[in-house]
Amino acid sequence: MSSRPTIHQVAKAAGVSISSVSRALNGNTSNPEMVAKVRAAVKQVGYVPSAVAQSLKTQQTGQIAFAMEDIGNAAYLAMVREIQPRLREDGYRLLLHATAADVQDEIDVLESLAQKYVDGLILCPIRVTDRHIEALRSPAVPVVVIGQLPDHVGVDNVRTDSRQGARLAVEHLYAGGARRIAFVNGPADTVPGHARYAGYREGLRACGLEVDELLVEVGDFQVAAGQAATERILARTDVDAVFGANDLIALGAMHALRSAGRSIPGDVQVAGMDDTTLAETSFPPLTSVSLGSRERGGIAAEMLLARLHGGTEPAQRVTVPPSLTVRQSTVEVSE
Amino acid sequence: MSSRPTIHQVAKAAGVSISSVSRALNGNTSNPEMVAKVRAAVKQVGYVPSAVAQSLKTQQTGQIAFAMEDIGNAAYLAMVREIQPRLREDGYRLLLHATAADVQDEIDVLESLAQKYVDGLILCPIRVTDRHIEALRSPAVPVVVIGQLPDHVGVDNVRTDSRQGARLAVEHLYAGGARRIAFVNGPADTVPGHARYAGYREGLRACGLEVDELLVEVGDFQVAAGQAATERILARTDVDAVFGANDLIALGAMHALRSAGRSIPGDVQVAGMDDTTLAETSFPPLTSVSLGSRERGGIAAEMLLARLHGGTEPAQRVTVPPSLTVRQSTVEVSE
DNA sequence: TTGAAAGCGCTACCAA
DNA sequence: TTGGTAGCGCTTTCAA
Repeated sequence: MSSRPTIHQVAKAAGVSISSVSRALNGNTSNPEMVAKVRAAVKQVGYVPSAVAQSLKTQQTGQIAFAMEDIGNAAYLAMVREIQPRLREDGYRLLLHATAADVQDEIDVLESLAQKYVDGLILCPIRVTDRHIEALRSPAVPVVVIGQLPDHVGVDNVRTDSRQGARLAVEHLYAGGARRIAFVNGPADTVPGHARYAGYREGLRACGLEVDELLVEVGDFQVAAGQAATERILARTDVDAVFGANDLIALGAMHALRSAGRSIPGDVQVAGMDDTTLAETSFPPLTSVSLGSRERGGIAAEMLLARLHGGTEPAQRVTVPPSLTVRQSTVEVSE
Repeated sequence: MSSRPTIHQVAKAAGVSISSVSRALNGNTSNPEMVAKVRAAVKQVGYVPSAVAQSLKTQQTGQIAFAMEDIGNAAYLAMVREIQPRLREDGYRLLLHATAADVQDEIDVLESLAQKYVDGLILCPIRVTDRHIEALRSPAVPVVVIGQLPDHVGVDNVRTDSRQGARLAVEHLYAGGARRIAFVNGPADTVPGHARYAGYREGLRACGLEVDELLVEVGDFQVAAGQAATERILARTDVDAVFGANDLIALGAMHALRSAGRSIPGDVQVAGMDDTTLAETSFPPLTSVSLGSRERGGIAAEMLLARLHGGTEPAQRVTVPPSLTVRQSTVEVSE
């Protein structure tokens, strides 16, 4: 692992100064002979510029960080797949931080920004605490937050409205003929759990239905919990639709219903949320509320890039509306 | 975005030299008063060391790159989820490269290593060409390759044996009573497609069965293709088991079988490959051959870390054997 | 133990 | 147009 050639060896090989080498390589010269000479020398000695030295001088790293809870989560995965190519187009490398839903980790990421190892950050906080807000007050580099942020925080922010999304799902199930619409939620003390439950109730109300607590169960956001919760509901009351707070839960509900001999959507309609690939590949394919993860990722990337390109307008706030992807697990009623 | 304080402001605030600040911060001093003074000054001016400047001086970036085709692929996802926390333990940040299965991109990644923006690389090549081998001859930083590598290439390498894995699946289906075992493959001209088909035939032979081309179909590695291919097979011949070349294909096969009114595993057993979360969450849960993606990721991380910690032994080569995860989509026979 | 100073490899200013 | 040179912010050697 011998040390790589530096700009000095190139200069010596070309018989010119290091300034000329730098200029030739960065296109800041108009002498084609010089360029040719330098290029030849570069090839000869096998020179590749040091990214670190360039960064120290230019104060730019060409790197952007994306911090989220867990890349295994389908929503974040969708974002990364959108963000990475977009950043790459502009010559940025992507750095991944998995915070494992640890608030301290998120704060650490925010504070480590002062080390200047990246030019910007896209952050998906699991929760927004006072410490987040404090750390976001004057970040060392531009930051874009994906998720809900209090209005007074002056940081670019792209969000969605899962409450509204849950309402969409309920209204769709109602339109398909359902009257006893069960809801299987994740933990109620999480931001998404809270919002989705609120949307569920709001949807019922909008359809003129009462909230019946017999129809509501809570687990975590996984398949097994969705299945178990649905079984509990089936054991105590009648149901003609199940709305799962995410696709995993809805998938579990389908398993429970199938085991109980109910046909989908004939006997019971099922809808989920997040519109992951799981929804496409399940049997039957699952109707799901899309929260626009891909789109939010793309928008966040654009916002950050705009800042890095010198954008100086006040903090932006974009909301991606939820939308319903209807598949065979529910009944579609044409108008 | 005012410029951050440097070590000089700390030195001035503490009334000492920058060398003393550096020493105090890096634990290279034995004067507790000095440490206290410096710490106070650091806090006072809000100093955070520049990662870039440190890198230039120490010739280490604290970053490691992971390059694969597409993070959306469940196998690579599993690897990242294993690699990232492990690297983090040792203080390394993870950089993600998605090459979109473009050979030129992979070569670019390899060559860009000379820019020294990372301390090491874990590479999952989609195919190994002469250009790869050339680029791997003397990489600027340590590299670990996940995948098949010719023996003469002196690079740390962790691999699996999907041929052997396919054979495992076939033998398991046979043991469960299957005699007409269909195989739905992905493209035969890919490395995995080729190996899995070879393993399928080998498994049949080991069980004393003939290869019947009526039982073999090809599509791509997706659910829809698996479903369509299975329908084609069902239309022309009898089947009592379907082995899908990956979990997506197997899932598609289950859809086709269910639509045709066949019970799983009563009428037809189904097995897949890769043992992704899809296999756990399908209905019924899918028996699948694990190619040890998580484990391979973990081993690759350990290998790289060993190099970075100064390991200088000759190139290692580790093979993770495939294993079968039996779930409800097949019949288990106890001995 | 402390401080001065020499770089790490590059870019960009300033003179020539 | 070219070359010398001053840093970018840090670590580490060398004297004091």
